[in-house]
Formats: sequence, C-alpha cells, structure tokens
Amino acid sequence: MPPRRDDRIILHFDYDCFYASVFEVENPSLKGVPLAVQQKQIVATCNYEARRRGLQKLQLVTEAKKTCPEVVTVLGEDLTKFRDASKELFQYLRSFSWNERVERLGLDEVFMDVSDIIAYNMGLLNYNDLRTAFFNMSRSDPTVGFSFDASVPAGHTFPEQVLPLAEDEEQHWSDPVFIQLRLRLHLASHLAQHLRLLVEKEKGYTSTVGVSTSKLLSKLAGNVHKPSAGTTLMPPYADDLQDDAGIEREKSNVRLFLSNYEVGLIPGIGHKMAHALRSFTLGREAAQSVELNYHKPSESVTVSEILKHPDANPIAFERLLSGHGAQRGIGTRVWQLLNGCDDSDVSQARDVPRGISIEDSYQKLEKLEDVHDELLRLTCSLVKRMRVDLVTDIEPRILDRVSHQKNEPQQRRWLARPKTVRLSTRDRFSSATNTEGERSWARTSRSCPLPSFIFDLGQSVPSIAEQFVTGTLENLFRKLHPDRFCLSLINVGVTDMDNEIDIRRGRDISTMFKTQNDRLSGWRIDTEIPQAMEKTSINGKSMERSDTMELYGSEEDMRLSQSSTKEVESLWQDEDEVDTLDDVDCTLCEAKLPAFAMAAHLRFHRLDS
DNA sequence: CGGGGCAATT
DNA sequence: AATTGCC
Ligand SMILES: Nc1ccn([C@H]2C[C@H](O)[C@@H](COP(=O)(O)OP(=O)(O)OP(=O)(O)O)O2)c(=O)n1
Ligand SMILES: [Mn+2]
Repeated sequence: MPPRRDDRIILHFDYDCFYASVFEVENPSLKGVPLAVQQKQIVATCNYEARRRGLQKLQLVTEAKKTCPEVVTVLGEDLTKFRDASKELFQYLRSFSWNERVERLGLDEVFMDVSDIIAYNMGLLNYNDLRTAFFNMSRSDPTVGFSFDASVPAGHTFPEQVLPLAEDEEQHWSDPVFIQLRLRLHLASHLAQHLRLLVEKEKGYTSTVGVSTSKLLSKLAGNVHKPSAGTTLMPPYADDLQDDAGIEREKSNVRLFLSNYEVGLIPGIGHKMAHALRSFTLGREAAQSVELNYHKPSESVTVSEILKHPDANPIAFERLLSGHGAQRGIGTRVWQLLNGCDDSDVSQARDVPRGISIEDSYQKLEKLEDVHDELLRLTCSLVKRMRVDLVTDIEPRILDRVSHQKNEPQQRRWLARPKTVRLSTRDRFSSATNTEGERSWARTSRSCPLPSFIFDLGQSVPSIAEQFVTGTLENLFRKLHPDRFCLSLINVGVTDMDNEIDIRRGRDISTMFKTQNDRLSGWRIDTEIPQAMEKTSINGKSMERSDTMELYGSEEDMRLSQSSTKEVESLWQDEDEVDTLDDVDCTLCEAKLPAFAMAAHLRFHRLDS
C-alpha cells in the first residue's frame, strides 16, 4: 500500500459553467434564461438553468436545441474574454496565498496549497473555545480575517454525517493524528468557504471548492456538490487503522470515497488508460462508446473493482499502460491514484505561459490562397496575443533613463521570447491509419526557429504577420503538404518560452540559477513550517511565530524570497544601478550596446523594415 | 463531421 | 513529432 502523507492542505476551486458565467457577468439579464455557449457545432458549456432543462456539456447544438428549443446560444469561439476573466479571478485568489503555490488548470480551475496558512492558524487556535475562533488571513495584520466555529467544518462534507468535535471528545481527542488532521480540515473548509464567497461577492462568479490534502482528493471532493458549494473530505484518511490492542477501527474515508468512482473520472486517467484498465479488469475488451459524449463509457468499472483484481499492482499496471506516449512510472502513478495517493505539488504560478497557440477549424480548406488568408488571420491574433501576454508595460529602469533622455514614448519590453514556431494541420484525407468510416483526427506538424522580427514592437501587427506567413509559415506548410490537401484545422503556435531574464547577458546563466535556487530554498524552508507548528500545537502550546520564520527579517523579505521572475528582474536592476556601465541587450536583435546608445539603435530597427 | 488551448513526456 | 492528459 502506498504511504500517505497528509501534511498538506490543498483547496481546489472550479468555477461553475465558466464560459456561460462570463457571459452572465457581462450581461446579467442572461442569468435566468437557459444559456448555451457555442463553438462551431458544439455546446462547450451551458448554465445550470439549461442543465436543469436537460442540456449537457459538449453536446451537439442540434441535439441541444431539440432538447430545449428556448435555449439562448452565444458564440464562444474567441477565448479572449474567458482568458481575461480567468486571469483576473486567478490573480484575486492568488492574492490570498502566502506561498505563491497557486496553480491554474485550464481556464477555470485553481489549486491552492494553503498548508502554511492553516498551520499558522492552528497555532493560534484556542482548543478550549473552538466555537468562537478567529481565522487570520494575514500574518502582519491580526485584524484581517474572519470569525468562525472551528468545532465544525463549513459547507458540505464527505461523508455527510459529522459530529461537532466537542461532542465526540472521548472518542477522538486521544488520537493526535486524527484530531490534528481533522482540525486542519475544519480550518481549511472555513477558509475555502470564505474565499469562495469573496470571489462571488467581489467578482460575481460562483464556484465549487474541494478541500483535502492532495490535488487529487480536493478536486474529487469538490465534485460531490456541484454548483456554488464547498465539500471537505473528512478523516480518517489512512486505512488499516488499529489502536494499541490491534482492534480495527473505522475504515478510511478516502477508500470509501474512491471505491465506487468510475475509473475514467479519476483525473490523470484519461480515455486510453481508462479503457485499458477496464479491459484488464473485465478480462476482455471493454465495450467502447463511440458516442460524441464519451464521458460515460458504455461499460463502467469502478476503482474498487479494479483493485480487487488479483493482478492489480504497480508492475502489472506499468506493463498494461506503458507504451503509447505515457510516462515511465505510469503504473505506480496510476496505482497510487486508485489508492487515493497523490504527492504531486501545487506548482508556483508562472508569470508567463510556456507556449501560445491559435487555431481554427474548417469544413474544408483546399486552395493555397485560402490557406494564406487563414494563416494571416491566425498569425495576426497570435502576434497580438504575444504582445499582450509576453510584453511588459513597466519600463525597466535602465531603458527608462534612455527614453527619458531622448524623449521617447514609453518603451515596452519582452518578458519572454519563444524560440520555436510550429504549424500543425489536420487533413481530412490523411493517408494514415483510418479504418473505414472513422474520421482522421491525426494532426501533423512542422516546426522551425522563430525569426526575431516577430519581436519588433515598432512594426505593425499585419505587416509582421504578412512577413511571417510568406517568409516562414508557408515554408512549413509546403513541408506538411507538398501537393493536394483538404484541411479541417490549422494551428499556429509559438513554444519554448525563454524568459527574457535568462538571455540577459553580462552575468552568466549559472549565476542566475544559483540566485534563484537560493530563493527557492527559502521557501522550501517555508514548507517545513506546518510540520513544526503542528507538533507544537498538538502539545497544546500556542505559538505566535514558528522558529523557521525567523529566517526572514520581515514579511517583505519573505515575499522577495518567493519572488517571481519579475521581481528577480527588478532585483537585478537594482544591482545594475551600481554598475551602470554594463552593456545592455537589444530587445529585437542580439546586439549588445551601451545603455545610452539603445534609443538610437531601436530607431534603426524601425527603419529596418 | 467535435472546439480551442495548455503542459508533460518520449 | 507524436501521444496523452487536462479544462
Ligand atoms: N472538453 C472541454 C472541457 C472544458 N471546456 C471549457 C468550457 C468550460 O466552461 C470550461 C471549464 O470546464 P469545466 O469542465 O469546469 O466545465 P464548466 O465550468 O463549464 O461546468 P461545471 O459547472 O460543471 O464546472 O472549459 C471546453 O471547452 N472543452
Ligand atoms: Mn467549471
């Protein structure tokens, strides 16, 4: 049995019917009516009023209208609005984090590792008066927070029945592990509820929140009660619980929770692996659902049914699942997931995405001329998005001085430079692999280095796009389709983001890594705080500060120690103040110039086209 | 005739 | 370059 480590507390937020909610926030009169967000011929999502009337997510529009003729449909093919709303909500939630371990999954889900906040508040908890507790959301300002009843969790729980802590005292207070985990989950459920209601009140979005000790369990817990609610997975989490006399006690709620889950609903187990696991369990090929709505397999197999199989073990899973692009160690990973174990970290927020791509789909695209036009369209929006997402408006000081001298308009600067461009297409009649009747979904792609004129901020978007299409993309396209083609999809993307900071000269890269690692080890210490504080709080002592926190001179130092690359960059600029004579890099080419020459150099670029 | 887009892995 | 996974 894989070991559990339940020392973390993780919240999972999932905004309700996200795309639909964006439209409702924008236009509240849509709130009462059944609303479907349409992308081409599919209902990407629909609001809960529509679901009440039988609509489903990812349904064909024709079916949806059959089910509910009154449905109002809005077009959601342009994701800009959703991306913007997603960013805003993400930034809002992130502002409550102390450790920056806040991870976005897709546009509408956010994981938050709040172990440190919970540990801090465990330390402040008065065990003799759980019912009138105060939750501190700031370490520096003790008035920021909310009152709550720590003897019960907020919102829903799994299982549903929970006695207030004070009332089953004799049964549980003697078990420090149990009581400590339970109290932490109580606190976390109140924090989750508080944040969920704040997001609703301040931003207008309802969401579902799950509370547990891993990404896996918090996400699944949230699913139990769906629109606008919170659910906490209650302890005990460990199984084979025995007391000193060796008498078995309650069964693990994790196991109780997972055992009847359909395997395909476990995040991390997609269609392919779910099918393999079903077939493995049944001893034969599991029935395949060729439905559009492949959420429900025509033959469902639960977690407990799989684990009952005599050959269910990590080695067998590895053999079963490895091969098709799955990672090594997938057998162990899946085995752990099915047993409710997930030690994956909530990653720190990236300030910049790893890649950006734009795509569109078509009934058919056969003429080279049309392809050119579409490439141009896609490239224009790609370049625009790059300029929004990858360019900082905040002037680095060193350039600021230059533009000041020359009375230049505000300079903008690339936060990151993708190194590669990739063109992918989907051809309807691709020669490959199609058993008759089935469509080909196979994409093919070609990539090459991204030319640097893409980064020229002085040139207009359409002019860059035209240059890019004729000079780069059409070459890639000829590689993909030397002769006839009939495309149903084109995707243009840039990848291999290189943080601008990484390619800044002067200092060498190893120096930079060292700097970053120093900062990283800063918050690695931070992650140990919960442990240290838990121990002391079990003993009934209340601490104002953990010893490890003394490593930081102040809250401000703390923030710096977890700094994003943006902040790192600003640190460097401070250093640059000292040795002003260092050359700086041109943002448009590889040139290295004295700072005072940069403005003229940039004008040279503008004339360059 | 099922959309648009991200990340990890090999 | 292709697969798989996630939303
Ligand atoms: N295969 C998918 C899955 C999701 N989405 C989009 C539409 C959703 O609005 C958004 C979030 O996905 P969810 O699965 O969380 O669905 P919703 O938020 O719409 O609904 P729910 O209330 O069930 O969370 O991502 C999509 O376009 N295609
Ligand atoms: Mn959602």
